[in-house]
Amino acid sequence: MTTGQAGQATQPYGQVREATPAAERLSLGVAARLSRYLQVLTQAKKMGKETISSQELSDYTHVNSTQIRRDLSGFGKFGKRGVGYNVEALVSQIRKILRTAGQHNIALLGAGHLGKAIASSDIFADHGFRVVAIFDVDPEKVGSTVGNQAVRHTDELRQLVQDEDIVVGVLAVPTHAAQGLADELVEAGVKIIFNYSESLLVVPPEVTVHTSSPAVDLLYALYFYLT
Amino acid sequence: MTTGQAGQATQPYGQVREATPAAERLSLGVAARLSRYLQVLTQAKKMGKETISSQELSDYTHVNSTQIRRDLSGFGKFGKRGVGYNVEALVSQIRKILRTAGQHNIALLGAGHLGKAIASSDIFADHGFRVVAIFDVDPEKVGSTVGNQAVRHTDELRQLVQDEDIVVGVLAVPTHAAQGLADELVEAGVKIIFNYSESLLVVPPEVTVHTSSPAVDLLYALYFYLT
DNA sequence: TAGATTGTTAATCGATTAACAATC
DNA sequence: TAGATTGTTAATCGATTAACAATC
Repeated sequence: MTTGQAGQATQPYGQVREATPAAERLSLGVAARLSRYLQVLTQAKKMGKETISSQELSDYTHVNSTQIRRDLSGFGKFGKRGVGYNVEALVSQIRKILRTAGQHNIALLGAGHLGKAIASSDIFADHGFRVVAIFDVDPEKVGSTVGNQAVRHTDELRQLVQDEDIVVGVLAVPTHAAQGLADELVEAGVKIIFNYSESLLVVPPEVTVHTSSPAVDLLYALYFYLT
Repeated sequence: MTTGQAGQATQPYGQVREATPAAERLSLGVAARLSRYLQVLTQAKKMGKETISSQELSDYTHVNSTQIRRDLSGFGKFGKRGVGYNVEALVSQIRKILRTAGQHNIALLGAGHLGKAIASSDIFADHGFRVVAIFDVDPEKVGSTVGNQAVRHTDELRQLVQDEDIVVGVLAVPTHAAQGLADELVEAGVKIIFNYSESLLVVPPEVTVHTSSPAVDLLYALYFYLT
């Protein structure tokens, strides 16, 4: 038995374009790998693990263990030879490196099945993202409670983005509605859009879109199974 | 206005480990990029687009246009100089290259909000994946209808996997239940597990796990916004 | 013909990894 | 001390991209 957290290295697709490559900025690859270590470390911490070796991290991420040590040693000597890395300490180190140590507020658009699933999961909460507002256009849904939030009409979007300092908008809406709501998010001042629809969104260059594509990931996995 | 389908190149994390690197096998990077082109092309086709240039594909994928042409020209001369690529023809060419031209049956575990969202979306259907069975352990959910399928008890898993030739299992269940169900999927003979929980699954080496990690993707996107 | 876009080359740059001394 | 695992070097390999002739 090995861990099957399949996955060879390098950065995810459909993420982020490097706009101003500053000297101190992490390369796309390093930032992607660090994020991924964080995911495993967060879960390992939940499971009560105190220490983890680069080899264990490699088993879960399928990033070469040498590369993991190399990535980390660029920022300090976080490990203990013969022992490994302290899980909790490494989590906060990586959060610091990624400058995402704080809380970030997100707006959720769409109170359907997917929206409810996101609101009730702690998949975002675990990484410091808080859903501070849920929106829908359906009058039947507006006013109902999802998670422990009242669903609001999208008319209130702009106000909430300002008041709550929302930087991220999550689109959990049907494909045909996605572009219109993306436009509203952009107008409201949101800088990162997480797109769960299939729509190919068009946004201004200063806004980043990440499109979730489970089927594409599956196609990719399937290729390596079939060959 | 440019398309904000943010995203620099290379292969996704947490996907597939290269077990038997055969000569004819695509490299991880190429397979990942081809999958990604397919996503954009599929959507472009839906929108009625007949032709697409490498530059347009680049706008949506943020893969360099030279690299796109290079990736494609490795398999044939699919484009027309001065015109671009025929969308429909390119879709079938890439499907052929990825050997995922056929239909593939998947089993969905979990009939909660996420399960319902997946069952009712065509995000998988668009790429040739068909949800042929939905399972849950909750007696209240077993027997109810989701999408247009009856929800079955997981006791029937092994039988269905055999009868329906199911290769992929999608875990849309709470984190604490994920490992147990992953074990059942493995025993039933499923080869690819798509994990929507946060659990770090342990599976035999011949099974591939893809863990969905939207929060990690967000952290990564946020880094480039913050810096 | 003129403009656009492919297919391909050649050069560069960065990622990857084996190996091993340092040290817990 | 003995075993384990880090931190780091040095060499390799593959990805990336600018440039441009070919050609639709």
